[in-house]
Amino acid sequence: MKKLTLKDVAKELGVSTATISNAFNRPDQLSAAKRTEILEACKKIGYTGPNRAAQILRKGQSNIVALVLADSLDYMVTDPVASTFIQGVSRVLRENQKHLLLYAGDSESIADVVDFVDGFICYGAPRNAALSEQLNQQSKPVVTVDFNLEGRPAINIDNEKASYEIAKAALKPGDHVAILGLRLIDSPSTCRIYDNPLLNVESSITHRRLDGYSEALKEAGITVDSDWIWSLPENNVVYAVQAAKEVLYSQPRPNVILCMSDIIALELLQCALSMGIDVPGELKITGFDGIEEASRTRPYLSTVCQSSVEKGMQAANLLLSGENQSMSLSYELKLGETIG
Amino acid sequence: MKKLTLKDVAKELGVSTATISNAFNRPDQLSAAKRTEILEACKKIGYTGPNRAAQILRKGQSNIVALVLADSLDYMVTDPVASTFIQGVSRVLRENQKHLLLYAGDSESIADVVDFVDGFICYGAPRNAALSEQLNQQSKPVVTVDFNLEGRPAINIDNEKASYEIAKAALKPGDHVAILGLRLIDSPSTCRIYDNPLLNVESSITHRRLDGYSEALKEAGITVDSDWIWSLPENNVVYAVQAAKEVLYSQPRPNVILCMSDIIALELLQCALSMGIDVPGELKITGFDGIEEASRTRPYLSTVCQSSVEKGMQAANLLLSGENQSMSLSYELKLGETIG
DNA sequence: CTGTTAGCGCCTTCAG
DNA sequence: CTGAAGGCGCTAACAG
Repeated sequence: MKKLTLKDVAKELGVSTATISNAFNRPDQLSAAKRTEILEACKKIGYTGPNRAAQILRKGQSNIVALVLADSLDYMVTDPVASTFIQGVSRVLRENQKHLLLYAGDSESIADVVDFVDGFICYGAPRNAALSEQLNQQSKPVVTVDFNLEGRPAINIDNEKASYEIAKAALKPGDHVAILGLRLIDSPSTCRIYDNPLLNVESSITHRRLDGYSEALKEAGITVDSDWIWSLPENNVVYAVQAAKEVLYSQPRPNVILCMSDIIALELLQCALSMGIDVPGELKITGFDGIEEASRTRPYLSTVCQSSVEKGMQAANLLLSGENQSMSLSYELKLGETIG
Repeated sequence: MKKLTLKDVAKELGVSTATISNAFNRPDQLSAAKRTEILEACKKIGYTGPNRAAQILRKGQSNIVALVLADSLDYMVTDPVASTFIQGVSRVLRENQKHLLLYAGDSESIADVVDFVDGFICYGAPRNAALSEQLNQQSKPVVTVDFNLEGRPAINIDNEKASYEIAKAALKPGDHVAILGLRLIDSPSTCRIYDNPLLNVESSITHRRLDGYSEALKEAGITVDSDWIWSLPENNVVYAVQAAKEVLYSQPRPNVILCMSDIIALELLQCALSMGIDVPGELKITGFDGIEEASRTRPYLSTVCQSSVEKGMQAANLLLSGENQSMSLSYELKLGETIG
C-alpha cells in the first residue's frame, strides 16, 4: 500500500481535488458538513493530509524557521546561554506552529536551506562572515541577535553600558586588573592579546564589553596593558581552565579579574578556590550572562544577568511579526559575593 | 530581479536544462571542462544551484533529519544530558551534510514533517505516545534512543545494571534509603509515588533504573517503601529543589539517597550542604548521567557516566547507515566523594 | 459551492 | 552532449 495522494483521495471519494485541498486548507470554501464528512473519510482511508514537500514547493512556505547559530552546533548547543536562547525561540515557534531548524554559523553557505525556510534568526555574527552576506542578499525575513545586519531588525542589549556598570561595581583605584575576554583576536587558542590585530572591532559584542570595562577603568585611573587581557576562542570550559591557570599564576597576580562570560568566571572561581586564594579578599571576580549554574555556586558570582529566554522569544516574535523594528533589551546587575 | 530558475539559466547559457542540472548533480554526465564552465557562469549571473524545495519534492530527499525529543524543546534544550546528545548528533550530521530539525515529543503528530525529512532520531519515548505509533507506521528510517520501537534499530545502555552497580557501591545493610526518580508516575508535580499507578513500567528507562536499585537493595536486605520514593515530572532544577527539600525534611532522614539524574543529585547536595548536613558522613548521594557540572562541584558526585555525545553520534551514524541493528553502549561508574 | 487547469522548479528518461 | 516531455503532489485562479 503506497502513500495516498490528494488525487487518489478525490477519486476515491468522488469529489474534485480542489475540494479535498480546501477541506484541509481553506475551511471557508466549503460547507462545514461536507468538510467534516471529507475529513472523516480521509481519516478512515488513512490520508493524513496534503504532502508537505509539495505544499512547500507550491506555496513557497514551509513553516520552518532556521536558527543560525554563531558557530558549529557542536559548540553552541551545550552553551548554557545559547541553549537558553534556543529555549525562548522554540517556545514562540511552537505557539505559532513553526518548526526549528538549527543551522551552524560555520557552514559554507545558506544555499542548502534558503529556498524552503520561512526566515532566519541569526544568533550572534556567524563565524563564517560569508553567511552574513548571503543572509543580507536573500529576500526572506531575517532577525539578528547580538549583532547587526544592515537593514534588518536586530535585538541587542547594551553590552557596553552593562560592562561599564559591572566593572564600576568591582573596581577601586589602585586595583591590579586582568580581563578574560572572548574572541577579541583571531586565535585558535587561549592567549593574551598583546598587540595582535583585533577581530571585528566594530561589530562584535565582546569589543563593546571591552569598551565598557575600559571606560570604568579609566574613571578609576587604572590602566590594563594588553598582556593582561586574554582572548578565548570559544566560551567553553576547556579554554576557561587554560585562561584561569594562566592568569592566576601570573605575577603579580591581579586582584580583580573581569570575565566576559559566567562560564569563564565560574571556572576561574573554582581554580582560585582550589589554589587557596581568598575570594573576594584577595581576588574579585565578575562574570557576564547570568546563567543558572552561577546561582548554584558559592560564593555567588557577581554578574550581568540578561534574559536569554526573553531574547529568544522576542527574536522569534519579531521574525514572525514581519516588522522591521530593532529593539534593545534590559539587563540586570547581580552583585554577588565574588566582589565582596 | 527575481530568483533565477534552472530554465532561465539554461536559456541564458544556451545549453539544455538537463546539462545545467547535471552540472550540479551528476558530474559524470558531462565533461569536466563544460562543467566548470557552467558552474562559473552560474556563479557570475548569481545562480546558486537548483531550488531546494523543488528538489525535495522531485527527489523525495531533503537532507534534513528530524530529532524527536522526548518532550517540548523548552524542557529538552537546556537539559545538559539532552543537549550533549544533540551535540553528538549534530557532529555526525554535519560531516554528512545533513541538517537538523528539532521536533518536540509532545507535538500532536509528525505529519508536519514526515513528508520531507529523510529520517527520525527519537531520543527517549515521546511524551505523546501517539508519536511512537505514527513513527512506526511510516516508512522512513527511525532510530530510537533510550527506548525501543518494534522493528526499529535502537541504542541503549543497560540502565538496570548500571543502577544496580551504583546502588551497590553506596549501600550498606541497615541504611535508610530514599529514591528520587523521574516520571515514575503520571503526576504534574513532585511527589512521593505511594501506591499510584506506575507509568510505562515496561518501556521507561527510569523503571529499569528502579529495578536496578531494587535488586541492590534486596541484596543488602533493605526495604524502601513507596513513600520513600519520589517521582519528579521533569529533570529540572525546580522540581529537584522541591524533592530535595521534601526528602531532607522527612523524618527519619535517610542516610542514602539514590537520584536518577545528576541534576537532582546536585541540587540535593547543595540543599544538604546548606542545611549543614555532612556528606557523605550523614548522607550519601548518588546521581546518574555524568554531566559536566558534576565534576565541577565539590564534593565530587558519585554517578554513572554515560557518554551522551557518543550516543548521539552512534544514533546519527546508525540512521544514516540504514542498517537495522540495535546496540548497547557502555557506561562507567564514577565513585566520588558523595558516597565516602 | 464544485470542477478544471495551469503551473511551482526540478529531475530523469529517451531518442537523437 | 542536447531537447523534449512527463511527472513529483499540490494550490490558486477561474469558470461554472
